[in-house]
Amino acid sequence: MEPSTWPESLPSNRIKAFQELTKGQVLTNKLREMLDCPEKIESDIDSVNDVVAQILGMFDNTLSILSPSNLNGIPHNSTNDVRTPNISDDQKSEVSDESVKNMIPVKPKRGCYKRRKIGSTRTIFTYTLTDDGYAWRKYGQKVILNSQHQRNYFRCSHKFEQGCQATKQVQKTDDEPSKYKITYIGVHTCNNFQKAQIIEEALDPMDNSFLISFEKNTTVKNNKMGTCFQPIKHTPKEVNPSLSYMKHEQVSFSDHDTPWDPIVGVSQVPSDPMSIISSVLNCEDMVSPGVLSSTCSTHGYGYIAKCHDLDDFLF
DNA sequence: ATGATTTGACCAGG
DNA sequence: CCTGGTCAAATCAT
Repeated sequence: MEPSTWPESLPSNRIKAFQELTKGQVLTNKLREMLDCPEKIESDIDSVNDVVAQILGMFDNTLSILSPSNLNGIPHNSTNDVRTPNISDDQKSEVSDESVKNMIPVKPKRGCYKRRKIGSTRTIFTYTLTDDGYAWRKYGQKVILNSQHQRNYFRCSHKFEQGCQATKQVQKTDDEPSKYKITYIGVHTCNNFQKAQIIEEALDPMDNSFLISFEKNTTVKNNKMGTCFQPIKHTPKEVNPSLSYMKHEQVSFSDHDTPWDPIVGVSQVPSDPMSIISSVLNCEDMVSPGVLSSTCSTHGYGYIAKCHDLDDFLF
């Protein structure tokens, strides 16, 4: 279906759009199969909702990729728009006038970027931090007004190489210091999607340990705690909050656009993290070597350590 | 040497 | 003007 090699002349955004649509086609077929079995829908409505969410996410991604602001072949990236080649709106006008003459690259002012419009967001409350299957990289942390704890900002590690827009925010809750609020913003357009999806699909889809709501700003409580992974340490003195499996407690969506993220489908996590990871690693045709090497080398699933208080490591 | 994290600076939006 | 989100140089870890 998908060409093994793309014509070099084909813009990268068209390739990405094609990949998204291909993904959507698979998902739609999956949905159709589900709809053929009404009894299964009743017993496993979460899976159906999840597939719908992923399809909507596909549309979201495709529209983003093909948006007018992204017709130059560069994946839509409101922040990258000014970072590569690092020219702000003001500077762009200058470039069109004077800088074009001498072609001297204009060094952008620090912190110069376009704030993204909040797209699809999803909030999870958890007592432990999880590996959601994606490689995250911390890019900032801030003290938040009226909050006792700092908020930590993570972006997808493939932001620049693949233009992935996904970010997440991790913050301890004030009411319960051991509880974390994790907000996922945007959807992954990187290849790591597949790895996360594998992780998701490796989990028991019949378990309803956490429910998904597509309504605006709804929070639903899960029925029971799933078995949890302990966080995986990155280094002896710190833990990467993006890595490690957890027991989910609550999940909520804000459906500005499309609520979707592979982790949504995770209902129960096996007690052995390496089993999932190894199963993921075995799917060579599903996960690109680059993604794997990035994920593994970056975070090193080397050993597991307990982490009940993130402040011990990070904040 | 390379990649990840920290942290102060900067900017957009309310 | 204030706050939150992001950038990027400096620093740290491997």
